[in-house]
Amino acid sequence: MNYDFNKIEQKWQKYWSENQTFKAVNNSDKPKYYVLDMFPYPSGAGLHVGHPLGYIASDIYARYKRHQGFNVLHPQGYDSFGLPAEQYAIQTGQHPAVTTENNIKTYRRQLDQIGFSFDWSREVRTSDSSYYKWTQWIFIQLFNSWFNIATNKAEDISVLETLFSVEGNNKVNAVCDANIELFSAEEWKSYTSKQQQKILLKYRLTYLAETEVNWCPALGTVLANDEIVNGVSERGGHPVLRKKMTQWSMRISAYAERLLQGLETIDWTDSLKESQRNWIGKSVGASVSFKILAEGENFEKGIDIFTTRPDTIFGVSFMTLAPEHELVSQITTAAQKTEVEAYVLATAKRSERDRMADVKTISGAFTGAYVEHPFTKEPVPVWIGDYVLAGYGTGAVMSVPCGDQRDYAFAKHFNIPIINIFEGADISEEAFSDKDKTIIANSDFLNGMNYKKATKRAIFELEQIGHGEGKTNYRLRDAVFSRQRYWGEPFPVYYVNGMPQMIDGAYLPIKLPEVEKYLPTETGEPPLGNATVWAWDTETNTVVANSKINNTTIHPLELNTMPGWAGSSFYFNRYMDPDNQNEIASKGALDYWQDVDLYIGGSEHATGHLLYARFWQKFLFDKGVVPVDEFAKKLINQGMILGTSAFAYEVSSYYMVNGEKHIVPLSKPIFVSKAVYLKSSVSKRKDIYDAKTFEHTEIDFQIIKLIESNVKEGFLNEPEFNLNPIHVKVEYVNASDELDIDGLKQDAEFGDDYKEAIFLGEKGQIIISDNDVYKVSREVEKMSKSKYNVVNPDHIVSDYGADSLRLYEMFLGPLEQYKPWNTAGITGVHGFLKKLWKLYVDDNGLKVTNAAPTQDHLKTLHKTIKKVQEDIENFSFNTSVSTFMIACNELTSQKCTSKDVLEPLLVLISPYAPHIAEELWSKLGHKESISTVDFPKFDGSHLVERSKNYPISFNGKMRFTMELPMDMSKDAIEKAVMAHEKTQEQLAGRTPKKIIVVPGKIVNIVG
RNA sequence: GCUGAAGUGGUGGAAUUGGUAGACACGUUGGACUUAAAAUCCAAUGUCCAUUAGGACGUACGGGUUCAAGUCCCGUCUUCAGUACCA
Repeated sequence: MNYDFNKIEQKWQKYWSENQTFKAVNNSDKPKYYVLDMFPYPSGAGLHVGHPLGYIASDIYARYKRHQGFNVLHPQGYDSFGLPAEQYAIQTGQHPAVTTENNIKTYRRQLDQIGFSFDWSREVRTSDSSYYKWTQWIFIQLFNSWFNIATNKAEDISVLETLFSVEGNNKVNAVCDANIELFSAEEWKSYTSKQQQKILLKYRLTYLAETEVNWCPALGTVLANDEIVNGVSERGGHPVLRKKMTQWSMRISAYAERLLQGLETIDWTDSLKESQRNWIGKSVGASVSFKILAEGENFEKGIDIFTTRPDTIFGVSFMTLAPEHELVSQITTAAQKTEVEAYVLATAKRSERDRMADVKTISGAFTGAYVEHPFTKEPVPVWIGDYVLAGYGTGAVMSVPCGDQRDYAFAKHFNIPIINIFEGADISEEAFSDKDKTIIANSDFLNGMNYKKATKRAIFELEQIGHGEGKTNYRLRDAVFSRQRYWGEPFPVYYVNGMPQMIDGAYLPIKLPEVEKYLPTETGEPPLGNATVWAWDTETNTVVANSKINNTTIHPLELNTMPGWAGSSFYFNRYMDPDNQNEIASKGALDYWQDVDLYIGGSEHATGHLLYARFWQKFLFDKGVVPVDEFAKKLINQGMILGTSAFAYEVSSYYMVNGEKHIVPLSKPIFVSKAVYLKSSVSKRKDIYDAKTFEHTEIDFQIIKLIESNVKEGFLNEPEFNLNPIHVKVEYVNASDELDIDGLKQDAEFGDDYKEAIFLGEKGQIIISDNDVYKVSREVEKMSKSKYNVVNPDHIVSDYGADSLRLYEMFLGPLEQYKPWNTAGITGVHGFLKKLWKLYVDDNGLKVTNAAPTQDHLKTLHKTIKKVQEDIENFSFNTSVSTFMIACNELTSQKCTSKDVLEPLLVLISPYAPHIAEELWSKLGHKESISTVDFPKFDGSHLVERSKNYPISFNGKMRFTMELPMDMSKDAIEKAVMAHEKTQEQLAGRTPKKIIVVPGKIVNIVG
């Protein structure tokens, strides 16, 4: 009986599905365990071998926990709203829902054949209206909430309204828009409804605001900061501009401190936590107000700045504003007007990208205005400079050139005096910014103090004179929540007199309307502007035709849709009770499952999904919807699986005339093998122009000859050549890097021109039939279609089976690490499975017996139990695969047939290779699935050794080993070792200075 | 620049608290079986020297601590990832 993996795997996948083996129940006496994968966006390309890595790891863990007696929730779904389906719709007219459905089918088929233990009865799709009903519901809750700093949580907006009507907004301590006017209770009551709504909007956790956004004209949409990489869109690499638009925003900044503090309570990787800390960007310091000294004009307010170094306030020799700062035009003097305006214009013209790229150039302009130093009362000149960013802090800084390198460089460049306020610091070459070594001097009441003391004192003094206060600043900006896209969640929002109104939750979901075109409208409105049935009837509470809009009972609906991260910010809660019509999930389900115990996914979501999801979770916690304020206790980032690209070297021929290159067209393409390339002078030169400086090698002349006999048209000059590496499909390359030339030539994608191509093999011969081999060179790169290094798991599963794929993905290396895929290596784990099969089954059928296990058998088994259990708990899956191999090799050579050993071994292996485990388990006579059988208990008594093979070292170098009893005393060991003839040989008559004996470990003889 | 991770054979990678470096696998070489191939099995495989016995050198580089260092300490270099005029 052979190991027929295809048959076995299909059989068990069918069994699991029919018997709902992995269906989780919402109430159980067992303890709960929630294992979650980041759900995939179902792209048209399907899965490649890199995608399942994390799913395999989480599946092993979920299966392990079932063996441990846990009630395991291990769901899967699809993040199915998104740009690619919409782009495809724009190009083909195909409805994104149709494309998405097809892609999901492919994903499901591919996932199913790998044998995951997902509970598919709980599948969610973010693009289903039954799901996005709850995305819309959460949006409404955010709209109806404000953040009370006093209680440090979100509260209902009605609380705020009551406060306003009782005491105005003077005492309210809320996170809100800047520049809010103060009003009294009487004033509040006198406002019109519209005025009140406008004010409340400044407090709500989701709000409409005119914001400067990242507008991508090519995609016709706004992008979030984390959707922009190096100044261009992450998707497609299109340019991005700054543009002002009215957009929905999420007041995530309200949660900055809690998002930061929460990191302390969760077991996520340090690098990921560090990314989030950087993103939140907390800095502690002070805000200082400088009085404007203007001739004639009277400025009520001063210029506010934020600084982390209030201790250096006596070192201020100028102030710098961002060119975009609102006061620039007001304070600039007539004399400086031309210069300042020119500078402001020049900066505005430069894109964000230019400004970022060009950090070295110092530029700026003097406004002619002065502010007054709060303590010395000296005038301080006000400059503008593009090194100050409008978007951070207040867009203004107090410049302390002696303590900040940028201020220093600016001061040097414009000849502004530099005051030294540090004791013993040399500032002749650069600023002194070492906080810890700071002793303040030349600074009135701060003299002699260190950084900490001086900071505290400076803030105290500023507060005394009403010129500032201690302040904490965060880099985290509010998140823009509107997208000008079709394929996303519609807002449950309509507009009355331009003011947004929420649709009552009872009428959700508001379904995405049909449109003719998925592009923005001609007037520049988002795609939903194309919908003809997209108005809200407040009497029937239904969506009706736009033509009925009367602005009394029927109003226009919001045309934007929500961003990609909306649907993924709470899905982990929805899995707990996915079919609930009345709530995100029932209280019972939420109380039972609580949170995710283990979350596995890519690190690319560090500052996107993982931050927003934490934000929504905290908000839902504040509203009493969910029982915990962090959604995932532990998170692991799986590393990426890279492709091993293969290259063939194509000959490109040319000749030089007067330093100019002329291409020589060839009648047939010529490729040379890796060895030929290495023997050629081409591999040693840097560019084509130094060809002459290298002697032609023997192989070079051979290639030139070949070129000459394959030239399309005659030419006179001597041909020179280059060897260009060309990607070839990895499926035509075997484990020894040999290229299947016939296969490649017949490949449709390779092109007709290449059917006649000449291949020069390793020995430098033209390859005819099998007289020589052609080797490619290899390089590790990201998997991508264009590099022909993508490996489809379908092929692996059909050639080697799902169990081999699962084992091999784990065997490649540590889960978190980036590592290259090389299909050739899979024969190792596949061979192991065959060998394992043979341990149980031979030509006559099952060979397992009831024979009592020997001491050796038990030792192997228990050593394996111990190691595998430790490995799974440490997520070190690669080493447990090795452990299985060792166990299998040992038991094979021990000729073990004992059921008492082979049965528990199957349970150990079943999380990794569930199909073969189920098959052998049933062959052993079991009627039930192996998936919930108890994990074998480790018994250390089988591992107790009676003797130890001691390594005997001389001066730290191991020379020989000696078998000695474990219970031998130190002295006895020393005696035994000294008596050994090899010891005397090593010592050659010398007397050892010292003998180190570590019982059970090592003996080291010094001297 | 800052933050985080990492650097071990031809390759992927092992190596609990410092205690026999290179487990396991790929690849390579040789052999068995076969008409042949595949599959399977056996042996060798860090580098160098040596016929053997054996020896020298080896975990990015330079130092140090220790009886003993891939592991601990100091310094340097390189790679990858994130982030960046953040005041």
